[in-house]
Formats: sequence, structure tokens, C-alpha cells
Amino acid sequence: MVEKKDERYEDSDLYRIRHSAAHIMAQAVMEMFPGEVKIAIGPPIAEGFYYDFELPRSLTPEDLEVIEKRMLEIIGKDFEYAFEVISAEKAKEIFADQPYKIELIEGLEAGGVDEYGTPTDEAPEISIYTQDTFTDLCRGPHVARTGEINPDGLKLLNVAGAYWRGDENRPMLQRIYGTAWQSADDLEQFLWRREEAAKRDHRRLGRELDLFSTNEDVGPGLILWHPKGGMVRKIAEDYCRAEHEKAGYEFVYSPHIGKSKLWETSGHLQWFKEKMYAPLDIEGQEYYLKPMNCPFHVQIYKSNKRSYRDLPLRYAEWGTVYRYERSGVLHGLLRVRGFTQDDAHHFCRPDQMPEEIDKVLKFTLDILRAFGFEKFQAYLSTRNPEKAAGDLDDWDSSTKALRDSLDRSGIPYQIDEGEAVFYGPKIDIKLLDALGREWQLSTIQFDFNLPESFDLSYIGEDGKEHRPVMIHRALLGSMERFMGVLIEHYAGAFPVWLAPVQAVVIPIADRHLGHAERIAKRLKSSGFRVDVDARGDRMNAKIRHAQLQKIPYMLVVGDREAKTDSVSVRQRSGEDMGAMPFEEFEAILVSDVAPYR
RNA sequence: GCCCUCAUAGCUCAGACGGUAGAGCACGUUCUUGGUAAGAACGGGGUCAUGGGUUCAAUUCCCAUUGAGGGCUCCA
Repeated sequence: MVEKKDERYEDSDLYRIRHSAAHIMAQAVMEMFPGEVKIAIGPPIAEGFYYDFELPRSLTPEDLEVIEKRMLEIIGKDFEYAFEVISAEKAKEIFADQPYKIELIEGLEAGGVDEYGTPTDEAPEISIYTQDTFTDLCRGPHVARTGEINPDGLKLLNVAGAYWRGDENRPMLQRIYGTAWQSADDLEQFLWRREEAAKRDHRRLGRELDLFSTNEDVGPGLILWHPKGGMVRKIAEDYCRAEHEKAGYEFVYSPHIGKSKLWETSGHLQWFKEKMYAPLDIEGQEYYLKPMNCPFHVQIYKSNKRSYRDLPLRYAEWGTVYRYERSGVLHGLLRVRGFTQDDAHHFCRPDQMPEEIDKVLKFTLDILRAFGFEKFQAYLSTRNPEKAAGDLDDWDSSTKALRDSLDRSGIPYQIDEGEAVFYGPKIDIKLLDALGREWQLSTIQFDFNLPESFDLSYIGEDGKEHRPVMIHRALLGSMERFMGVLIEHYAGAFPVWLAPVQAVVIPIADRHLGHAERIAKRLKSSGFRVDVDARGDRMNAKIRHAQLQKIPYMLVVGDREAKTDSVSVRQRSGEDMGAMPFEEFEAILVSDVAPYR
């Protein structure tokens, strides 16, 4: 990002340039299909702009070249942007043959929402911008003249389908994405970042590093973990389990299916059914594949009378759940149909709640930091009146409890109005990766619905039954998504503690194989993951192979090393650390992984 | 699910007016025994995603299905 820090994007020159570029694109498209184009909206977005059109035919990449060429001509003519405030009647006249614009104008007239559907306080005035032959309904702002757009900073990117107003019941439009920058350099940097992101794509790295795959016969959205990916995941899980144990969690296991009665009681069949798979018939009883683990944990809680002295109870499970996702939304490891949550449920007394939320928030951030993530943004999701179980007081008090805890934690947060799940408000934590991209993993959810519907209780100091409160949380979220994020964050070059192979021993000639095997054996017996590259290739090829596999250390051994029981160490950064005694290298490995043992 | 695009060897991709296919990498064998990012030769490997249709003939054209990619929407 190159915007100035304290300036809002909406106020920046870049925003005007992109907004204006969108208009110029619309003009070019309208000229391409005279009288046949219905224009929708075309705003600037984070790194560019788009415009949605209804067109007589599908656009091709060649069309984009033509449109881009025409845009450069329009820019070259240096047309002025004329701004005018007009009445709704006049606007309807101007856009008489543009049904989408008419709908927008009617929306503006009614007030309350702006042209992009965002709620506004006062009824906005209606304005138009005109450049050359093209007039668009628009509140601006724009650059003063088309010539202010740098033609070398402009590029059209791709075409995609998009529903009018994002509503799948409305017409499907064609959206052209483009980007515009102040300089050719900025554009180049942007394209470089895109390329870098493509290189880090976890689907590509998953194949190249032999971490995981999917398979047509297995089914879409279902992941097969290969030994290398499985190792990374195991290390991550082992580390987390140990931390959970230290933090007072107990481990439980639950089955993958449960009878329909369970899901009726829990409310899932009422609130979550569209994400659940069709039931299985077992001896005339209906069973459902689990979309969540909570009802099982609740039953474990219920298996005994609980005393106030027992609380809080924290049940953790790496539980694999299955949820129906529409085929078009599946994406690598990030959006799948079967995934394993690092799930846990806390049962506590109401008075323990604030402290419990504080603890789990801190625990979450500690774990994420351990994996190398430093920047976070939290979101507090509040009640959705359409989709909410339980009574309003509970929602209010629990939302307040979450907000108070966020305030105490000091991490920045936003409110997501109406985004809560059916059983309670929640905090979602998103993290920023090495490329500054935002990912949602962690979720901490208040749940007062299940204690109620399963009639949970504990015996208080007063000898009477009381209702416990429940927190439902996943820290890494799903292991699948987390691994996807981790792969992209590190571009596949996992830190030593997570690397599936931490070092590879490379014998220079066959006669050094014995020494290589001995080195590997000693490191393995100290608990390190070490391979010997015994293939018939030359040393150079083996080093190249290890580099491409992003193995942290390459240990070259030849005559000199065999004689002195040493290894020559090359790091995957390319740095040659030279020869060192075996013990010295082992100490390096030990210190690399020390914080995680 | 919807719109658009795509599917040829394990991977990345060529290919032909419709006449059953090729490269590089990977894999195997042999030669080479090397000092920090690819040594060489030879070899095995494809029902051209699946099912229909058109045709003398389909991997190629058409339809459907499955899967993948870019979006919309949604979320862990």
C-alpha cells in the first residue's frame, strides 16, 4: 500500500483516479456495444476498481485489450469531468433506458441508502458526472480531467460474473476488474505482489511440497493429507495440545454421527440445517453427520452431577465436522466440506465468565503468536434478529461481557452488527499474514442456548441447581484452513520447528554415505526430522532439490567432514555456514526448536 | 447453486483440416563419484476426465455429467 497513513482511502487521489477510471471503462464498453449496454455500478475497491454491466454477449480477454486501448485514448483526450446536482425527475429522464440506474435513483429518492446500498443518515442529493459522451449517476469524487490518470498505471485485470446487488435472485452481470495507480512503478509493484501471492498459493505449494491433495473420486472439498503435510499438522497439533493441557483443558473425543434427537434438542436442525448433510438411516433411526462438536461435549457435561467446585470445566477436542458448502465456494484448504476444528467448550458459573473470556482471549493470541503471526484485528458479532435463539437479556449481557473483555485486552476491534451465530454473540479474530492479507481463523462464541436447551445445571454453594454458561471456541479454527494460511504466510518455508524435514544430509560421493547415515541417525535419536539424500544425483542437484523443497538445513558431508565428524551447513536462505563439528550443528537445531518443546 | 473459463503422461504444458499424440520435469536402469541451485545415455509411462450424439472415422465438433480455476454469496 502506498497511501498516506493518516488519509482515508476515500479522500485520496488514488481513490479519485480509480473511480474516474471506472467511468472511462464504462464509456469504452458502451461504445463497444452501442445502445445495448445496461450499466450497473462501478466503484473503486481496495486495489483498483470494477464496473458491472449487462451485455449482449460474454466478454473475452481480447475484449479487455480493446477496452483498455480505448480507455487510453479517452485519457489522452483529457476530457473534463463535469459535476452537476440534479433532481430525481431529471435523473430518471437522463437514465430512462438504464433500469439499474433507475432503481438506484429510486433508492436515493426514498433515502436511507446510497448508490452502493450502504445506509446513510440523510436522503442524499442526486448528482451526475460527465466526461466526453458518458454521463453516470455518481456522488464522486473524481479527478478534474481524464488526463490526470496516468495511462502507464492503468490495467484491466479480468472479467467475472457478479449478481446485481450481490443477490443471487437478481440478474447476473459481467464485472470487469481493473486497477489504476499513480505511476508505472506502483502498478508494477502491485502486479509483483499479485504474482508473489500466486507463488505462495497453498494449492500450488501443497502439490510442489507434497503436503496434501484432493481427488476427484474422493470428492470436492475433502482433503487428503500426505506424509509431509501430515507431519506439519501433527507438529502444530501436538504443540497446541500441550499448551491446552497447561492452560487447564481436558481432552475428550466424540463420534462423527449422532441421532436426530440430539440435533433437534441442540437447535441445529432448526438453525443450521442447510449446512448439514442428509441423514443416515440406521435401523430405522435417523443419524446426522456432525456439523459441530458442541452437543457431544454438552452430553459429557451432563453425564455427571456437577458442583460449583468443578467449574470451570474446559473440554477440548480436535473434532472433524462436515458442513455442506455450495460447490462454487470451495477453495483449496480455505473452504472445504470436511474439516477438523481445534474445538473446546468452557462451562462456568456466570460470575466466572469475565475472567474466563479474558483468559481465552489471551490464550488465543499467545498461540497465534507462537505460529509467527503478529498482527490481529478482532470483530464482535452481535445478534441477528432473523436468526437467534434465546432471550434478549442474555444476548445483551453476553455481548457486553465480550465487549468488556475486548476493551481490557487492548486489541483493536470492530462491531459486526447482526453477524452472530444463532446461539450467541461472538468474537472473531482475524490475522494479517506476511503479505498483509487478512484471514479469519479464531472464533470465541458465547453460548447460552445449549445450557438452556439441554437443561444443564450445577449445584451451587446454596445446594440448589443453577444454570452454567458456556463458551464455545476454536483457536486455529479449522486445521485445514490454518494450514492453508500457514503455508501462504511462510510461502512453504516453514520455521524449523514446523518443517516436515528439518535437515537433509547430502553425501558428496557414495563412499560418504556411511558418515551421512550416522549423522542422520544421531540427529533422529535426538528427535529431529532428518533425511539422507542417497540418490545417484550429483551434490549440486541434491542441493537444488533441497532448496526447492524449502528444507531449512542442508548438511554436506565429504572426505573432510567424515574425517573430523563434522558437517558443512548450508541454510535454505543460500547462506553457507561452513563446516562445523556435529555437536555444534545439533546445538543450533536444539536452540531453533527450544521454545516449542 | 449461479455466470464465465478450463480438463492431453505423476507434474507443467505443446498438438492436429476430424484419420487414436509430443516436450520438459519427475520415475527406472546404466555410466559418472562430484565441494554448495540441474552430469550423461537409455528406458517405462496416455481408453487425450466420464457418458451420450454427429460422422466412414471423435482425443479434436455438439450435448450432458464430473472435477478444477476466476467471481457473486457465505463462512472455520
